Amino acid sequence: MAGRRQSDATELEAAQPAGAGGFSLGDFLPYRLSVTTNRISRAFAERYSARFGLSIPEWRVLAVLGSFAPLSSNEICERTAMDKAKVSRAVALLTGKGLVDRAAHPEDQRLLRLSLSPRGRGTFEAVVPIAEELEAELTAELSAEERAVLDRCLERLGSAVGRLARPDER
Amino acid sequence: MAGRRQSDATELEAAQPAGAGGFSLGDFLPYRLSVTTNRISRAFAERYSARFGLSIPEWRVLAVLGSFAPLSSNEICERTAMDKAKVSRAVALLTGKGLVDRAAHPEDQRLLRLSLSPRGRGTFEAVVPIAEELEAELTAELSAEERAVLDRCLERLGSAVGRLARPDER
DNA sequence: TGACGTCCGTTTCACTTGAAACGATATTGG
DNA sequence: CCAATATCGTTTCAAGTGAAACGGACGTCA
Repeated sequence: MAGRRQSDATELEAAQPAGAGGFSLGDFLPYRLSVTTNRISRAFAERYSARFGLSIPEWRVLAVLGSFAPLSSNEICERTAMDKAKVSRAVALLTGKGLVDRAAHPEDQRLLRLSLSPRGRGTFEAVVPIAEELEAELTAELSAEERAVLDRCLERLGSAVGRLARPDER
Repeated sequence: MAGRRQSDATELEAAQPAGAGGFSLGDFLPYRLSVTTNRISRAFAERYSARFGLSIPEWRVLAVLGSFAPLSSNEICERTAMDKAKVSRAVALLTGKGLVDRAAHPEDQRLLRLSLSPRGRGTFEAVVPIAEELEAELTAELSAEERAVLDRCLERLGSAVGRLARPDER
């Protein structure tokens, strides 16, 4: 697919006149990232959502609690990059299913003290290998060096976009 | 922010017990892609949405029509990786704003023949430099080789996830 | 102490989303 | 030719989303 622009001007494809130069949505990095990422998220969700009854936000909360419990809702927001409303709803669902325990912080009644229940830990430990297998399949055709470059690129893209949002950052 | 895991085990951070091994959501590729991509999409939308009154789906339709008009709704679906309902709504908004012309296909009345109006082309050509500037800023700290590796990785990730969805692909 | 401002998590509200139902057109097969 | 099926784009519907309003808990400062 793809195909460089203006190379094969078939019947239906009217080549762009000018002005817009050679812009091609298919080569535009934000677009490529978005399409690939959404397809990956859907593919991963297919593997665990039906089997474990988890949405993507629920899995993310489960994942951070699996590694860093106990956490408050706010700490989950920071670690998952989800907004607080989303976290609140995911936590409510998970506690309703008995996968997450919630208690009040002993020293600050505003804070929740969230952690995995035994069943929640069991679910977490069941999903982790699925996640790792998916990642392995996705990156099977990437060399170790390519994978390292990819990680570095993502990190730099992340810091670059952070700078765009807050131009007066240090 | 960020901060490597387990390096600064401050008061609150209880290290994970075991079982789940060293799984860390922050290192999980689908998660990293998702967070970075969403931040980039939002940053880009900030630059054109207020100024031109375009949502992300509208911009995408405009972009493919800018390069490949005339297209049917279905062809826009394929080129933008959006589902047909989303495309339908974006097209309706764009025609309502006078940025897109719609006509019936002369040989198949089911198909639309969508193209940019003169105003639509003007908007497209005004947004393209913004898109290119954003991409340049994002990739400013990436070497040409890193950018090439990134593109290759995205392509391979895309084909890998396609294989996951349809394991009997060729 | 008490009034004010802040922080935390929940809830409300308007909007967006994708799946499915739908009407309209085109194609296929009897 | 007509019936059955498929395709295209729209609309409906239930679920999910972020922004903002909200109430409760905490900190501050007079």
